[in-house]
Amino acid sequence: MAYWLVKSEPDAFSWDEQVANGVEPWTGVRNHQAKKNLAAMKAGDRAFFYHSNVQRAIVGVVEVVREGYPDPTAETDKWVCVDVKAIAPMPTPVTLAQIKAEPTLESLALVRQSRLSVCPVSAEHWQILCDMGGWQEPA
DNA sequence: GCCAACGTTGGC
DNA sequence: GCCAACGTTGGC
Repeated sequence: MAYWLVKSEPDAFSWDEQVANGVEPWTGVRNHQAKKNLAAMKAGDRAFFYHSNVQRAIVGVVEVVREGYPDPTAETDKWVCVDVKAIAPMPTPVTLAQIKAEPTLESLALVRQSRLSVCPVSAEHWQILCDMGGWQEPA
């Protein structure tokens, strides 16, 4: 299983909406590197749900339930989206400031490439971030 | 609101 | 194919 981090501006699409909707298509990615990451996702992969801009924190965890398919919101079929399902919120949101203050996370793609909206997270980093957020696997 | 990073476009 | 101009994203 692979781990990822997906960003959304809460003004456009927030964690609350993700929770309310349950399963939601992750559309609108128009960046080739982000698209590559989306296309590499497998059903069952986990991803952090990150709020950019106003909050700048990891606020929840989602699971990939449908692997890459053509983005219906795109004019052409060359862009990709996946469906993700809300699992549970982070007990304590992990802020960007905390992430940047943690030396073991300085190689995180989120930190190195702030503009990339879909980035991979290594298993080690996933564990560190879960610990920071007090994440408990739901029963 | 400003600015840095980075992607895209278009002239040559 | 190079590079300057411009647009967009996202942190501060």
